Amino acid sequence: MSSSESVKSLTELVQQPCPPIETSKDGKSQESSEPPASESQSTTPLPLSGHSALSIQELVAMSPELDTYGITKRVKEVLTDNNLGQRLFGETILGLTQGSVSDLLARPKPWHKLSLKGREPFVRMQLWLNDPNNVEKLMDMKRMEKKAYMKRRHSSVSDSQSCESSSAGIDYSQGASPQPQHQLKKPRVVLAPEEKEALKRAYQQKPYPSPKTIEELATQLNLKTSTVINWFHNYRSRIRRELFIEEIQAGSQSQAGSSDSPSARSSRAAHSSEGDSCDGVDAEGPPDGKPSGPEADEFSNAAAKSQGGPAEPAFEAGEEALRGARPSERAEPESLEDTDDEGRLRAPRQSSPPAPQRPGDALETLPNSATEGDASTSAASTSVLTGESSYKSKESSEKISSVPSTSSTPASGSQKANSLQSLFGFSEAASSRNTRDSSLRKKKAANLNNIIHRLEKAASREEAVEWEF
DNA sequence: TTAAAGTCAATAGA
DNA sequence: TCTATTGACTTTAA
Repeated sequence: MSSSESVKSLTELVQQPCPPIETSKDGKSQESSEPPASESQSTTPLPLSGHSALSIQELVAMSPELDTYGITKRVKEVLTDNNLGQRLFGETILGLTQGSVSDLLARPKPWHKLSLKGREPFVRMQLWLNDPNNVEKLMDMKRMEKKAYMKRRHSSVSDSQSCESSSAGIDYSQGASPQPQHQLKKPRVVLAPEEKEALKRAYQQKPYPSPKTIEELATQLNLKTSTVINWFHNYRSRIRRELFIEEIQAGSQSQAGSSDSPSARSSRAAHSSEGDSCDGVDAEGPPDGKPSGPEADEFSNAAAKSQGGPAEPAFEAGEEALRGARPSERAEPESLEDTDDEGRLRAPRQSSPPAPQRPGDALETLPNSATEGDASTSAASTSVLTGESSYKSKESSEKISSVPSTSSTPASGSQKANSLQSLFGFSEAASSRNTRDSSLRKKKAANLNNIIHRLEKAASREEAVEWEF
């Protein structure tokens, strides 16, 4: 029975994480393994890596659709409940760094949007969750780490006792920064808020700026072009992720209280707007999409609307975006009309605090006719932004169309998938079935609700539109 | 070749 | 000390 085999391998997998833990225990000297640990971590990330690396990939390939959102939710709960840190969990179980774990837990992508590689951590998490002992093990490990740390501290203290006075600083630096060996490291670029604003504005006008635009932005903001390019890449992908979350949350929440509470809204950053993450957002890029695709248009529309008036002077994307950025440095001296004394452009017309985020906001993008697709730099004809950026439109939903249900998969895999499903599913076959059924049902319900929700939204949007005009 | 996906790792903030 | 954010980089996929 292939299934039993897989059960085995799965079981092994589930247990894998511990051996290493135990091993290190045996090997004792966490200290010795620690310093390296941090280093080796990257090289020998996962406990599973060794021989089972392959099998995890196989598992991933064969695994049925997992509820990434649910998994991360559970993981978060478990970690919190047991006071386990992301770092330990990530490095030990997932083979990822803390930041990645945080990201993953906070913004899981839907299964069907994940590549094989991207699915791996989720499979690991699922496996980890499957065996409650794993939590214990991790806790053990945590204790040991602590112990080791204390030991180390003690020993280092006693060691350096003599030379303490003078070397204190040195010790510290050594201990704290693991081999700064090569100071070659580039300092991390930190974009100033104004720069980010400018970039966001540019993004809103053109999510896929032409090289020329990038160049311009870079010059004007006094950044490297690579930084600008990176920024766009990152921003696009992060926005996309925010959308996924909304999608998920909308789905799951609409199913519960659904309808009336628009609040289903992702509490999350997305809107929070904390600003940042996604201001202009929503530009889900059409996967296939050609640059400057719909999003751009949508943005413009939304933006135009938000301005209250369609027609606003058209600026060159870069330029418009730039107003306000780099006050001192490069800011176009010419048109500072909008800027305040400091040269800052501040969201002009509103003079009010930044982005008073209006949730219900009807800014939804009207799927409009395409604007001139002009692509080229100048494109940006749309007015826009001048700073405001809270079009949290949800058109996301529109693009999302895809949606899970499909995800499931190609034929051949399905059989295996089924058997695996139960494996991933948890202890009891029966329960797993139920779970699965119900989760399927849930999903469908969620989908429906989602659709309803969108329709409602669309409806309200129209109203808004009418009102606006 | 390019964009997306996935990560790392520095750093900010609680 | 831990988590969240984010610029940079690598890998993958189209």
